[in-house]
Amino acid sequence: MYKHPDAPRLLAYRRGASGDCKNKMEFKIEKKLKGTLGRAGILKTPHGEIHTPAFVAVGTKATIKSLNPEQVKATGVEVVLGNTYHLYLQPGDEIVRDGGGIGKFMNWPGPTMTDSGGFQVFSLGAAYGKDISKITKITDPSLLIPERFDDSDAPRLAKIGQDGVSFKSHLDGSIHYITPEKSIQIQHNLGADIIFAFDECTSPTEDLRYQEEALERTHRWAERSLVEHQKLNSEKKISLFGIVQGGRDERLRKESARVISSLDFDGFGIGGSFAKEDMSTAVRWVNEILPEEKPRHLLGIGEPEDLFMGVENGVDLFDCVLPTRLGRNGTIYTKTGKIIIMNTKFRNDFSPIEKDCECYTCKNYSRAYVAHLFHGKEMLAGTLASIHNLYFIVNLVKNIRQSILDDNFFAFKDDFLKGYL
RNA sequence: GCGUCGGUGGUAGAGUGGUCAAUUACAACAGACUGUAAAUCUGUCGCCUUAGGGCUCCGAAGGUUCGAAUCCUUCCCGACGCA
Repeated sequence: MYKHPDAPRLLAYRRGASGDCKNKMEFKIEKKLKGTLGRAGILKTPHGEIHTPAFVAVGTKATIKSLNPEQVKATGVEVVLGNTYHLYLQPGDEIVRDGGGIGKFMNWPGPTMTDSGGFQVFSLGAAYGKDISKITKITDPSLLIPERFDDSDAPRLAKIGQDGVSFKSHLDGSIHYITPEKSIQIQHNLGADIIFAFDECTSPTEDLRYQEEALERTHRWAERSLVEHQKLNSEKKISLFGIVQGGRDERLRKESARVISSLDFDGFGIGGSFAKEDMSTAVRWVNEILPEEKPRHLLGIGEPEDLFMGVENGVDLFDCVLPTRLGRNGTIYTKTGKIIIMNTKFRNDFSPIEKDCECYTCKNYSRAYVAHLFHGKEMLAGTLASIHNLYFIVNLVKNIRQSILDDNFFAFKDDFLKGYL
């Protein structure tokens, strides 16, 4: 059984034990989805309400790529997520702070979040240069053998050190050491409404022993993140979410959920790189343990089928780069599945991307036109596709939310997924 | 009419006796993408194929050579120069 090395001290941070820990953020559950962990609610932040379940638009560098805030707003997005690592490197968190914080700086008046840089420990570290990402298709059984293949010499831009991570900037090669404290300091400078603890997102190819070691580290970092946050958060405007890890192992996942929920976080992130088939079980294990009254964010997930799965298993917030990345790369969501708009058949297809879609792109342009923009490498191509994709996903989550309120979730889910695949 | 240079796969453009079905780029075609090293990346790209190979090919036709996109001859076409 995993025993947290600092277990006695953690009591001090238990909810209630630390005195009047009044946060500006408030979470209210409006309705539960019977027989499941799912719920619909409202998350109040200093910059407005988020109706959950909600999809968070990813704006890593304080911009939703190719869209201005008015366009983002028009897709129905309520909250935007920036990134600690990227904004620290460029333009620098102090610039963002001096610019009035991430929201003001980027002219986004609504709620904001920042990720801690924990994902970059993974994407620039163990996953660097490999065919591993947030969702990994494990087809090669050798990747599943319970031995950590020693690739410590493999090139990577992030290396885990004693009490933090050294990053080699992908921009100029300079070395930066990020500790949990540093991540929180940066995030306080960035000034989002909701920030995340610094964690280590592990690769599913790591063996159990390593997962255990990494999990201990993530838990230590969680506590240090929380301590630093409480030190800096005198105005109590900023909410901190702790992150549950634990890979694909049930015991570790549950342990992590217990340890992280014992700390006085305002909400929780569920992190990790998954094999797709492991995701729903991992989410359920965790959300059965996390306190019901606090919001849960499934980090980096966002395909339609994943959203249904997440909601059903108690997730309140999702973020994902897919709508904008796929959009920029020419893949567009429709109710009958994704289409690659550059395919020959769309060159003379003058119908909208989706007939009954209310997004700006569908109301004004044809598939042929969008295809033309992509073939011509026009900037507007990525913009129009991103608008539609964001609208599609945000709207899907809104409809899922409404279906909970209407006691119609399962019918809606079956209906949608039947047409989608 | 004479002279010079040149004609290579959808396009541009390498290659100047064998390792060339022919570098490369673009176009085309298909695919991938899940807390953004991403307006990125991968594969295919003469024809046929039981994927081992087989066939045709570098303006055209002949020729030299064991072997030609590469050398020679003639012709056709283009650009420029001189008439």
